[in-house]
Amino acid sequence: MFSFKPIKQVRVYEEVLRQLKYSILAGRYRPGERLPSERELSLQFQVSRIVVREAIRALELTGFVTLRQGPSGGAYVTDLTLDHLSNAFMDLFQANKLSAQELIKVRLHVEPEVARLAAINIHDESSKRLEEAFQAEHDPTLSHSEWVIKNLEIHYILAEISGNRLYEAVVNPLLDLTREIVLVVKPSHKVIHDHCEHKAIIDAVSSADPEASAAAMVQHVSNVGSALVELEKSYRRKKGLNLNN
Amino acid sequence: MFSFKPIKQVRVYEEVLRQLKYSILAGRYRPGERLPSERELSLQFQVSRIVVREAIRALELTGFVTLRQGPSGGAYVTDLTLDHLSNAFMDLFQANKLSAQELIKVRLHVEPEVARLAAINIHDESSKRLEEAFQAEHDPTLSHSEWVIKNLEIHYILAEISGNRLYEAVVNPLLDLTREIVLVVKPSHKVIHDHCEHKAIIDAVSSADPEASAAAMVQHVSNVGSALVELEKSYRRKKGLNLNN
DNA sequence: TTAATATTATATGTTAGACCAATGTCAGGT
DNA sequence: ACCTGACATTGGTCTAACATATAATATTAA
Repeated sequence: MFSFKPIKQVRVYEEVLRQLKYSILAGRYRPGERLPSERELSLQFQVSRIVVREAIRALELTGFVTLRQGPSGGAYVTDLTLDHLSNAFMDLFQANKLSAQELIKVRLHVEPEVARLAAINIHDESSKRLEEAFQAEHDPTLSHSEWVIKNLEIHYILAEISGNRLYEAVVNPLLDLTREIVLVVKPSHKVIHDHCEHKAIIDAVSSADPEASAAAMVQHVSNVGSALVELEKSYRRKKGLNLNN
Repeated sequence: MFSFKPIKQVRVYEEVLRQLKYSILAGRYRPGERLPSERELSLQFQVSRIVVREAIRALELTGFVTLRQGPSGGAYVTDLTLDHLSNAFMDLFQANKLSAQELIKVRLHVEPEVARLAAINIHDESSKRLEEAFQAEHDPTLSHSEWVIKNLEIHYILAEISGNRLYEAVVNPLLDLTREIVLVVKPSHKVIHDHCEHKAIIDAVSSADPEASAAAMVQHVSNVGSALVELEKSYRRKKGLNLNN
């Protein structure tokens, strides 16, 4: 069975990108260090600065480096995370390719498992972090947006405690998306949830009870969920976007 | 409580990017259509072509457009998906920030739910697609890499049938990552799994039995998983990467 | 001497204009 | 009717300069 392979037109910047990315992954440049300057690299690669810039820009967009200007500026290697990934989910949501309904269905299945894992891995320090985050929710001087962010904090922490970095990478964008939806619509506080539910989750996790943790999370997310689905309608109306067809 | 907001230095290309992205999301340019040429845009925005290029490059990297050369070339708007998202997960894996162990744990929790949903949503056409994909696995003329791809096909289809696009967006990268790991190490066929397990899943889903579907998937993924974890060791050895510190 | 201030050097950010490479179109020759 | 090749248009790359941000250094004034 013969078949011709498609001839892949490789752009120069892609080859530069490949080599730079490999250098970083191979540990030649470690987090905190910086790549050579654009001019330096264009000399080494024997290509124009434009091409180097496009490659570095791509590294920035994929979260490999952050850029700073000035002397001792340049492309600093970051500790790779999946933070920038949330934007992609948000794009999908804005394009109406993702509904709050779907978001909640996934959270409702994944987050109880995360809570379960957190209850298994819990130790004093994590427990303290949860407690502090919970206290911070009650600060009366918080603006609405600060309040929303503080209220999600516990979920982020639980994902971290779960000990599975992939769960963390998956859950964080879901939480980010939730936050964005809530922030745009600005409902009054009580619409979302009351603090008892968070308290129930924290207590269950801190007492290392996986099943109770999962159950408390199910309870919480389903309550939040029905509110969120309502919020989505306002959101869609506000944006006036409907690109589903 | 007053606090100063950090001053955000906005690069020109970011503003161009913002406007272009908004135009696409607002439906001014629809999938299949193309943006004005770089030269045209640089006139409209009153910025240099380089800046426009960087913005368009960013759109390409985030999956909003694909680029073609020549007359009637340009930046064509695509139907937004999260395909390009897999690269991000692969980067994390290569940076040793993600283990096969963690991958399998997540798949083991998520995919049974996907199978359950698929069993609920199943209809004749989907059932036929699954059956065809299953038959295609047995083509004896397949190369190893083709075989691997065909063997994952069923999982992709199930995610699609689940009817939750977010599950699809989350599961696809996990499957892509699985494929990459398998392809790099090139184990002999039987190491991965035998076809009976796929058959069991398809039968359960096609007979619209959610619980049986989930159970069959648990069985399957846990078997695949133990093999995959072994493969990872070879992978790490081969790449000689260990950037965990 | 010391602390504020100005200068300088070096990095990215942006511009302009040119040429290269790919490719659809179309006129002209067979 | 069908090649063939010139042409136009698009992204891809190059060069060389200037703009802007900023850390480090030098200068100046108290």
